[in-house]
Amino acid sequence: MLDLNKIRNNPEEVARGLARKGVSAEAVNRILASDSAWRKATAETDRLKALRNDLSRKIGERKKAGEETEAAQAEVREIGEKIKQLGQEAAESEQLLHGLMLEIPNIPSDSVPDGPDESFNRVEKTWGEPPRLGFEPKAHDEIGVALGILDFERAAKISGARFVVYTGMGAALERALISFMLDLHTREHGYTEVLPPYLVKAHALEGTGNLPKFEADLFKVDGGAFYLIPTAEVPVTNLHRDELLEEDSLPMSYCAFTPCFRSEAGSYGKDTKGMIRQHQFHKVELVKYSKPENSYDELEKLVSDAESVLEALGLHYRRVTLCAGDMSFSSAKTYDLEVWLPSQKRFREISSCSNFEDFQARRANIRYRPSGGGKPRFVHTLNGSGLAVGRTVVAILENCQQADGSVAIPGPLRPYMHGQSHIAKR
RNA sequence: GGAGAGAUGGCCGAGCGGCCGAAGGCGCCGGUCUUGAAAACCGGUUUCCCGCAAGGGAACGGGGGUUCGAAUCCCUCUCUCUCCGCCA
Repeated sequence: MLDLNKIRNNPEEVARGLARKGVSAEAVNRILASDSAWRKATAETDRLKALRNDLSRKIGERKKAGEETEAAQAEVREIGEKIKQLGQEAAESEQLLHGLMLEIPNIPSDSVPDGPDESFNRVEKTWGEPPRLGFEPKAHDEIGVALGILDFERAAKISGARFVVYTGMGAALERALISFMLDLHTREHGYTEVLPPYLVKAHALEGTGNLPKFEADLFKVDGGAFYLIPTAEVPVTNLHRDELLEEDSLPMSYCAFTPCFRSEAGSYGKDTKGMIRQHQFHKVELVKYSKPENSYDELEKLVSDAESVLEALGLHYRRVTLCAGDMSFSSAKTYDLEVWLPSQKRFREISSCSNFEDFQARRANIRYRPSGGGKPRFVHTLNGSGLAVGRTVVAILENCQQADGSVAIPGPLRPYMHGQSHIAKR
């Protein structure tokens, strides 16, 4: 949620920022209109309430003195009716205003390049090189099926499209990656591991910005009482919802492994083959709560924490800054990490690291008290994948494939796989 | 699934129709004292809205009702806890 005062005081500036995300200035005008309607109705009800308070107090005094109060009571009753009417108007415009505010995306940071789509994203760095395989690389699904570690047909039999069954060393590789990533982030990068619920209430999703606008992307459970999380960002960012934190406790850094569930509505025909786009996948997520003045430094640290996973695994990747039009609803700045896939001969997203500034903190009401005392301020929230586990398996299968059809296991993972160096057909 | 209890300020907790934005404690901030700190003592310490200000209004989980007047009474929703049953 944006700061309403900022919209009131600098509507043109806000409109300019929103335009970069492709939102028309009309949205700002609608907010200003419902805001002034609300303020007008509120001011008038306040005036009437002051009057009622005053009269009621006098009635009480006169009753105590044994005086007649019928006429005065009738008068106040009438004022009460007016308050009820006007109060309803005020509540309606406030609800309208709130609804509009929830549908306005965050404003891109100044450091974000302009542009409507991914072709305007800016490549910041490239690490490593494509593997020199010396043969025509196979796609991960072909490799996995041939090795007997991925089974798409049986997954479809059970659950339909966009699911996979991992078997044997495939399942072990996924599990090894999860442990490796969690250990790296908790031991080397200072994150605290949390294991949150995978089912959340609507208000948690509203806090992160997934609701009300993107309900179609989610799986609803129990008639809508719960939603399956699309990412650990949701439960972990809401961990401190409605809390007033101490400044000394910031920054707070959490990492969480969870399954993620996405309906992928509207992605028909995209990445239908293989494991790139699934209804269910695993992710190790990094989440930070930061003081506003440090949040961009924290973003740099967070993205390099994510990069260190790719580097440890020896996977060729690049970092891009998403342009304004390609960023998500809630984000002020996003770096994507893209890993090289030899079979596609291109980079594919494997991590997305964002600073939401105070956008989510306003929605989830997460504040901190400055240590010298003073007014509470909203924290800044950040998160990033560290990494998407399924796509990491994809990258390893493709980048580490051998001429004989086996796959070399990256060194750091071997301790997590009983010292085994290869996955071969057995 | 059944039965009951509860939701008050940063935290704990009192209040149970007008004198309550709310006792008391803790925490925090400032001061006195001290070489410094602690302790003790004194003072301060919710948020939002309208207003240049003075000032006014709102908020005791959400919504509705009763009443001249609701933190306090009634209804309802949400959430939490306890006990019983079932269960990993």
